[in-house]
Amino acid sequence: MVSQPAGRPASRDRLLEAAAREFAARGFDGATVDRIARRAGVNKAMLYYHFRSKADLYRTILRALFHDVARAVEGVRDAGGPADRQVARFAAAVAAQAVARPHFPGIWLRELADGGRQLDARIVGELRRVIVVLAGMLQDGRRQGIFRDAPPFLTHLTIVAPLLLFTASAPIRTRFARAFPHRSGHAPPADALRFVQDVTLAALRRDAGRRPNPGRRDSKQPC
Amino acid sequence: MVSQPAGRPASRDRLLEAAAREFAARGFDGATVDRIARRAGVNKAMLYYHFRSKADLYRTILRALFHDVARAVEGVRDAGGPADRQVARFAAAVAAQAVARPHFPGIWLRELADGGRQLDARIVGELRRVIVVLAGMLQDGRRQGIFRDAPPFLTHLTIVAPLLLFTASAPIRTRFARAFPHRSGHAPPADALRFVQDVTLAALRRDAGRRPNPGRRDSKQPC
DNA sequence: GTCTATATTTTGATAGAC
DNA sequence: GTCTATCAAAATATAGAC
Repeated sequence: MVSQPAGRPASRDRLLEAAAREFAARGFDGATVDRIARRAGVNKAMLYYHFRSKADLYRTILRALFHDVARAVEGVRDAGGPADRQVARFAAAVAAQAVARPHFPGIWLRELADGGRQLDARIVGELRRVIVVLAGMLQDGRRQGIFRDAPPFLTHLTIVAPLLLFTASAPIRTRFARAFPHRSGHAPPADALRFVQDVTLAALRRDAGRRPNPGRRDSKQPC
Repeated sequence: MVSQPAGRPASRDRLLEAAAREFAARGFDGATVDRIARRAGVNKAMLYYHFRSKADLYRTILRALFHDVARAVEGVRDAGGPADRQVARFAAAVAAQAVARPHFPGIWLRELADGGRQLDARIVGELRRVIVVLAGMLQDGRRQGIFRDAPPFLTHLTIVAPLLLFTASAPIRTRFARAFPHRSGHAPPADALRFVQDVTLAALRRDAGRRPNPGRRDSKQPC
């Protein structure tokens, strides 16, 4: 955590970078400390000098990842503006993180599949910040009379999930491009972001029609 | 693949079931043939009697998984009806698969994170069927004058991605329920499905407003 | 801070009896 | 079809010199 003399990348930073790649590509169980050390260009013993264990290294990466995401979306919120533009920029910020930190989608998808085995209170706290930011935007939209009432967590999923899966599926879409119908495999990331923004805002708009509600009890607002 | 005498679950089927659990929980690299055999209640050598390798076993599971999903959504399409109800049932069918086969979300999320390392042409063919079905529904909706033009693959992501992440995040939401704002951690699956249906149909509706398009070139229909 | 060398366990896979 | 026994490689982690 101590800052480094400029121009001299510490072995610790190289380990973090190499480990993020390895964890994203193979998962926590599948990653090996041998490969991480080799890719970082240092000896395996160095890994255990800087980090207590493989799990400690992994959690350090997770923490930094979600910390950055939380900071990015809080930056969007602080910039203010109409709620619909804030939500659009929220999606853009998440998409930008997926580009700036290519390991983000893979690591997060795997951690979800893992049932959050490596999550701790601190990491979940960062996640919470993201949901809280979006909840604030949704409330603004209601006050401004442009949004209908919508559950923050599910709305968050509607934005983040497609962006994560779009980014993560890039290698598959490239490799099997011919097998996909139409131009499915060739959509550029900017189109995906725009589509997610359009879908989200269309659904949030105050006048967005909702289906009739046949088999439902007195249900409160979900989520 | 040969049918079994009734009432006597073959060791092969028990291996497939145990392996699906193990692969979903730990990923391909993280899964061990020892644990799979132990959970199946058979010896490890039995695994190599029925399957050529760990990868062969895994691909057999992947194939069956996507085959069932493709059949389910094709069943929805064959039932016909107005396009909007077909799309709603498409989402319901995917959600039902995630419930009926609890290993589906975890395995698919991990395979995406893996860059599709274990996918082959046959498995991708099943995936293709799913997209083709949705593309047909979208075309129907245009013909019926109720849908705007929308890219099939991205629309598919808008439906499937939130459902997968909602299901996969269940253990995390339960374990850290207190850390989530509002009732985020407690939404029942039926609410999630309904929300996804509402969002999707609101976005597809012919009169769904699209944002003005400032910085875009002559762009064709994306994807 | 960085390395070599090594201890210890676990892994995927197979041979061969029944 | 099912098992025991086992191999060879790869895994996490540590000891100790520099």
